[in-house]
Amino acid sequence: MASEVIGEAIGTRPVRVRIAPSPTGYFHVGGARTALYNWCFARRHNGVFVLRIEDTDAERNKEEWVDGIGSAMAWLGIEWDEGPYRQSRRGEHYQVALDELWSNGYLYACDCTREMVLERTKANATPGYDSFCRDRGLEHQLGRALRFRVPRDGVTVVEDVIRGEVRFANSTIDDFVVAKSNGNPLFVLAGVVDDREMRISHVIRAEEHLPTTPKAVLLWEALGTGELPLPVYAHLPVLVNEKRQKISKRRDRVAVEDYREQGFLPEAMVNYLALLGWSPGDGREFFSLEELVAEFDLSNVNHSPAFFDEQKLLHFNGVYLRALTVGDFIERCCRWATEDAPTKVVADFASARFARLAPLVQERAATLSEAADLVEFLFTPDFAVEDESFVKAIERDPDAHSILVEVRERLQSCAFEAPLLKAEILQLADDRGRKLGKVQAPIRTAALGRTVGLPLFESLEVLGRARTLERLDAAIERLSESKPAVEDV
RNA sequence: GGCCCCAUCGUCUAGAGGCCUAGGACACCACCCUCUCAAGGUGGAGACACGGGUUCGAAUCCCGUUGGGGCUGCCA
Repeated sequence: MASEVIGEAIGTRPVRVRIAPSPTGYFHVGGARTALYNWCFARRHNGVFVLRIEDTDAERNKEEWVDGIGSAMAWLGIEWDEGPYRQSRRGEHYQVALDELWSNGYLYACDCTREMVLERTKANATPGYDSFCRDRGLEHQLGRALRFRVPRDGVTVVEDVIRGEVRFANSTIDDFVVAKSNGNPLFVLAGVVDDREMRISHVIRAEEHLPTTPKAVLLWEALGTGELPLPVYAHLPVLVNEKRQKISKRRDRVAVEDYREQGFLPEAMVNYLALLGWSPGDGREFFSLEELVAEFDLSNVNHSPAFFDEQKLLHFNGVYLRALTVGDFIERCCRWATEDAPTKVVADFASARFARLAPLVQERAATLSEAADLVEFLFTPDFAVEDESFVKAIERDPDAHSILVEVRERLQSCAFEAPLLKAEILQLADDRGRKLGKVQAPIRTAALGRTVGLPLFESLEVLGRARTLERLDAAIERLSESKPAVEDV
């Protein structure tokens, strides 16, 4: 049944979809997913994807947020075909609609303040506007809001391809405001006017909009003479946090920009987002944008809220990172460092030294910023061994001192190439009847600063003899300072 | 409170009445590989919220309960 509705609409008019974000904060992942689904749907059906900025509330909007939406979408690779339209610049369109509705008797003026309404309805069982001004016959003038005269009886039906037929008794819908007392339209009105003028065929948006949809339907019908069919609605499940509440810009860290700065790949983000609320039906999980377009279908969209799982995103990002050629990986690192990273990155990704280690880094980093962390030992001007690592791998190891002293000795003369360094240290380990892994812990910590990281010998090779010896010396000295009593006997 | 939506492993999901002793992925645990860490390999633990129907047969359909969520603004 659901697919018939889609088919019908597609058959009778061109597919035109839109996203209508309001610039009240960073573009968040929920908005990105909505944009992605709309974009896929438009592409799939040779339709048009419209971007419309819902900035009717001047007090809450900021220009930088508008730019943020555009750059986030560009980064993700989902570009709009039309727009961006700005509602703040379309005032006359709303005015025309308002006049028409007024003269046809669909509206009435209201001079109640919020406080007055609250006062009156306090005792009532049902909060919401009490239609106080509905029959007062107030003139339409500045300082008075305009409310829609919702029919007392009957049912307003929302046809939703994902949810089916959702019915709202008109008696449960209060006389909502369509224009503020300062004359500005409210989003329901503006949205309906725009959807009509822009010939939107499908409204694909988050489920939180479902309760206001009957108001839009009522307005649509009041404005139309029947020639313009309602768009097909599709309300997507909301994205929730670990407490299963709708993710919010205030509570949760969800800005697309954040993920970009952290070194996530847009293709990984897009892929992960696609799977939050949609699945192809078989087991496949990896999709390029092109494959998504070919496969995405509203009938496969889920009904229940989805948790944005950063762990899984991290996994996806690692997979995409490892799938890159080493050359591409290096290039992405460079681009991230210059364009996306929030602060100056200490790693010189363009250097030959990084190129030498890049394959090893690529295998281990789940994000580009992790890649930077992995080679920090090589590029940081102020190298220091992590305290915790120092205690664990050096202070607590009774053999650490002699290992460091001996390795210092050996590395003074041997050629500084990974295989030879390995042979040298393997020899050292054998002499002591220790496993290689066991002796490398203090060495790694002294030279690279941490107990875990990139493979040791390649790292030392790139670090170079001078700096390696310097760091070994520093560790030996630090050890004697911290535990002066424990000398080798 | 009212209206509306939702309900399969911890998480994302497959499942459109028999193919389900419920499949996959992330995370988790064990082992293997191994110079640490990753990656990779093998194995493991882990779910149909509950109660009634309908049916020869229900995770799948219906009703109710419970639970969660959204909306309830002269925000979007």
